[in-house]
Amino acid sequence: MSARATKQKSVIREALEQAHRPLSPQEIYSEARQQVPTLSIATVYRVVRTLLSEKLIVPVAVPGESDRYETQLCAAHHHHHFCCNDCHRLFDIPGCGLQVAAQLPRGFSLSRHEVMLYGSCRDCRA
Amino acid sequence: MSARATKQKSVIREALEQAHRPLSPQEIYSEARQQVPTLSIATVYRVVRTLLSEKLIVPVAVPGESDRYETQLCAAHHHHHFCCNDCHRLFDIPGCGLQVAAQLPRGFSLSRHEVMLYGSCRDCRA
DNA sequence: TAGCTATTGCTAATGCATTATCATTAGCAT
DNA sequence: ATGCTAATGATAATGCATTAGCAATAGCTA
Repeated sequence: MSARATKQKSVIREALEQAHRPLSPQEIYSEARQQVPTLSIATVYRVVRTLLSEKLIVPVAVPGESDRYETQLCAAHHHHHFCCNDCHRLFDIPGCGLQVAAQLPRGFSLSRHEVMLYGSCRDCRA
Repeated sequence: MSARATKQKSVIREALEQAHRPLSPQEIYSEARQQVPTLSIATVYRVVRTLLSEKLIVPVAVPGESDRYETQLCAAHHHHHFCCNDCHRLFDIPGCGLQVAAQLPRGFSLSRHEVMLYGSCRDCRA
């Protein structure tokens, strides 16, 4: 009944906390496996599901790709993301340059918004 | 070699042109089948692929859902989209309220951006 | 109108991310 | 240290959108 503390869980959480950007299951897998080489991708999905239900992480949806995940701490501040066209990594962009309210059609109500910037990250532009 | 004019193609094109919003393959299917009841979903995918390669339509990616398609004419004017939380239909939002340039990290270059608004459309709010 | 073949409808096959299964491993309470 | 059982690793199974294969249909040219 009680949850057990395992190396796998802690390594996955650390990967998410230290990335400072949203990670895909595969990215978490690659990162965490450096600490626990026997780690299975299934465990990544399991732990991610648990962390989601505990609201410790938040999903970041990307069109055409797997969801990414970032810590609740990160998500607490409204911000948006940059997706590199080459390496497909996501990066946090602080703040929000969106003038909302704008041209919403009559009768529509707004609950939230997402902004995705696309381009080349520093590493890929080099 | 030469392309043939068929009822299926014209009905699919009409659906896309008259929708005034991006349609998913399923939406195209439902709409076009009202004119050609024997229409197959496979034909929808085939015609969409052709229209894409002819640059007559443009894909609109939505996180976690099938791509939508809108006419090149629509896409010619920079705009964004509203996705209804309930019926999941996409709507065009004219213009762009984004102050770009903002806080792009040093060394990153921007090629484009997407804004997705979420909420309830007029029909679903009623 | 006849014939060639592009196109269609039907449906099985693919691709791929995520999930379930199950035998084995390893926390942790006693 | 022991025993119970949560958690893991490996991999098969799922779900689902999209694509391929193929026989039948129907544009279009002559």
